[in-house]
Amino acid sequence: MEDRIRIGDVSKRAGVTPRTVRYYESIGLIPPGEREGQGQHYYTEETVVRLRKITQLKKLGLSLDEISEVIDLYFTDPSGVQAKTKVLAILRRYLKETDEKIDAFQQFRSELQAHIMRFEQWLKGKGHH
Amino acid sequence: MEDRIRIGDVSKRAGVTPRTVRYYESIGLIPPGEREGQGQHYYTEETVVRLRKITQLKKLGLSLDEISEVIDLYFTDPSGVQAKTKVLAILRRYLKETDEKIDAFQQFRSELQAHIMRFEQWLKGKGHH
DNA sequence: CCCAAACATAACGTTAACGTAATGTTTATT
DNA sequence: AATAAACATTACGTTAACGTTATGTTTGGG
Repeated sequence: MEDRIRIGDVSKRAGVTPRTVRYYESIGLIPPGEREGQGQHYYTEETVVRLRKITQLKKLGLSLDEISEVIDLYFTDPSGVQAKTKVLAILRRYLKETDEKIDAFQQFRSELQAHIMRFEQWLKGKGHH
Repeated sequence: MEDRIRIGDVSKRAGVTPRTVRYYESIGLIPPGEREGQGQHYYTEETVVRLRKITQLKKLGLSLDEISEVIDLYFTDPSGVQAKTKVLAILRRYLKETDEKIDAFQQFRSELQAHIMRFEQWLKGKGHH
């Protein structure tokens, strides 16, 4: 494990573009890649995992802002009672929102189902003469 | 029921801005409000319902493009076997995507739960001396 | 040491979904 | 008829999350 992954590989392995990596780094969503003076940036295995986690959360519809609120949970523990209590509040809020979203989606799902069945019924009627 | 609702009321009752109504009308997401020559636009009861439905679908993360693919289902039936079969395909695709999203959200939910419990546990340990 | 491939930086471009003036016209009320 | 409130139209502005040149620098293999 060389653990000195360059941006080309890190982005390829995470399924994003180099531009995305730089962008995330610029907004502090991923830790800055180390470098020697003026040279290139070197990332680690953890960066890859972190990037994958980010894309996964994005698929849930979380914005990068929202992601930056929780992403650290997956990699580091906030220290101190203070921080943990604060994070806990955020988590509970997300849990609530997530539950609501799941409900909404299930509602939507059953509407879809109803429409689909209606159409199938209609087409079946047309089918056999 | 006057059924000649002006943009101010229609937007207020649907919980959106007049700008949004005009925008949706401009992209054909809602039917154009009738008008006498050069006058104002008059909308109907159905416009209100339609707008509410749109905002509801938006909360599910559907884009306006995606919404325009399915919105008509709620108000008119596509006529002809041809059209119905096509719409049915779209619906099935959405059903699949919706199921995947629900799964992803439930996954996310359980991750949240796990984190929350871990934090609560930690804080409880700190609690009683 | 040389050179192509990969990288760095800066800056302008892009899409979605409206927001926000600015200005002129309708409509309803007095 | 006057006037204020609501409406219409045009056009420029905004945010998020990058894409896309353009140009110059680093790096690794021969």
